[in-house]
Amino acid sequence: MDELGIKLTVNPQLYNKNPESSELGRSIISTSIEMMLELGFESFTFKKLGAAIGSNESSVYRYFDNKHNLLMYLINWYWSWMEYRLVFLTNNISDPKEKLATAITQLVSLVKEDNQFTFINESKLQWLLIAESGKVYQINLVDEENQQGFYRTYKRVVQRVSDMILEINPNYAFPHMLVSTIVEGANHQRFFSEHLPSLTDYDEKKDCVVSFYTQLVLNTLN
Amino acid sequence: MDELGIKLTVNPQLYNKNPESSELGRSIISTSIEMMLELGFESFTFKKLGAAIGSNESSVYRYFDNKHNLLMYLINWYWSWMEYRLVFLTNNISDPKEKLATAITQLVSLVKEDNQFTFINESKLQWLLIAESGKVYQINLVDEENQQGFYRTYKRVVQRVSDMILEINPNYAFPHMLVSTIVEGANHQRFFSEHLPSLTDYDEKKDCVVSFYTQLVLNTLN
DNA sequence: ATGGTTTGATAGTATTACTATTATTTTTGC
DNA sequence: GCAAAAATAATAGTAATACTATCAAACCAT
Repeated sequence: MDELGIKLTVNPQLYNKNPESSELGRSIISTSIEMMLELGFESFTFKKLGAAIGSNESSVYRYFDNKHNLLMYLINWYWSWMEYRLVFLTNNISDPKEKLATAITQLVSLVKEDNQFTFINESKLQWLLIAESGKVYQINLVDEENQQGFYRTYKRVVQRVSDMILEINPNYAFPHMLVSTIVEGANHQRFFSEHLPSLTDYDEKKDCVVSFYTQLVLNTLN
Repeated sequence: MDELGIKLTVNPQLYNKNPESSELGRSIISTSIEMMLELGFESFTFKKLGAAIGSNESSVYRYFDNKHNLLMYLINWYWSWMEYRLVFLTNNISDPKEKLATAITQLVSLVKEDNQFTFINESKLQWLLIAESGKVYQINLVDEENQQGFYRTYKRVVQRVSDMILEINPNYAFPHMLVSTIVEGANHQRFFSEHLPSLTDYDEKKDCVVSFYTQLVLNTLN
């Protein structure tokens, strides 16, 4: 979104020093995405990251208190980015059904293109979300982190799509359930397809995730 | 299920010594469920568990190689138990739609009663599943553990319900996606309802999870 | 009682997730 | 171009964790 001069903001409580403000910070971000993907969150450490970017453990700590906050930063960035896209792409659609369908497509599609304009590779970041997003809320500190607003962007995205559902059917009682079900569901399907294929029917050659979840929502609302 | 003299079996590769075979083993199981729930998986350690059961870290290690395998054992036990219930409760239902509805109800309902006949509290175990199940597959060893058959019971449950869907609509292309979506979805809703309520519409007073997911499936199949 | 098995207690190791301190480099203001 | 300030690098150290290994004690079965 840099091409529009728009900066995505992430909750500043998540970092000590804004990683976007320096070359080192940006390499922390982009390299950590790759390393977390490659090693998995558990085996990823600040020491390894420091070595990988030709820097130092202690320097990474100056940006983030711990690797959990770094992951949380990345996931928050993703949802900010997604929110921006959602708003931008549905803004001028007047037909409520078309608007909703567009939003769902955005939510559950694979991000294909690399955005040339940011130092973050959104496609890789989406795969990180698919593989590790559970770790941002399946923790015993959820309630504290929720109070600090760490889930606000995700909630806002769910709220926006729920509002689109209510535009179509104002009496529908479970819009948030429906939206969170398809968002989490789509990520699970992509994970299963790679690692536990018998839990899905999804075949990479023919990406049925979008049509499956779009149909699920439309059938449910009718 | 002990009242029928049936023993649920869990993949023996998950333990070194069968915890069902001794008093110590059984207290490892029942106390670990409570402690993992209370502390969260990350803060739970074998040292704490040993102390809590009046035993010792090293004794726990004689049953399980590590806490991950212990969690995996518990989750496997849950799915074995669920599979048994599914088969038992749908066995004599001839109407395919009623059979499917019964299965879905079992899958997504809250386990209320404590089964007096086992040393495992199924209701607490379900809450453990709700809070921590992501940690059994969102790991970098998924593929190896999958090869070892650690996800087999879960997959079998999904397969059974998928088969019921195909009985109703043999041409339906995405039964596994549908089933895994509602199973994971239901767990998420219960988690969100406790910790991130704006991601759901579910209110504990009136448990709409069962009807929501039943409707979702039935609407999708028609 | 004896031998075998299970459990308990203790000690030790490598790794992780930090904190603290100091040295070095880079940036910036003038 | 230079001094002050800021950022980064290097090193050391701590507490906790996730184990492994060893040996002693208890218990059980014939």
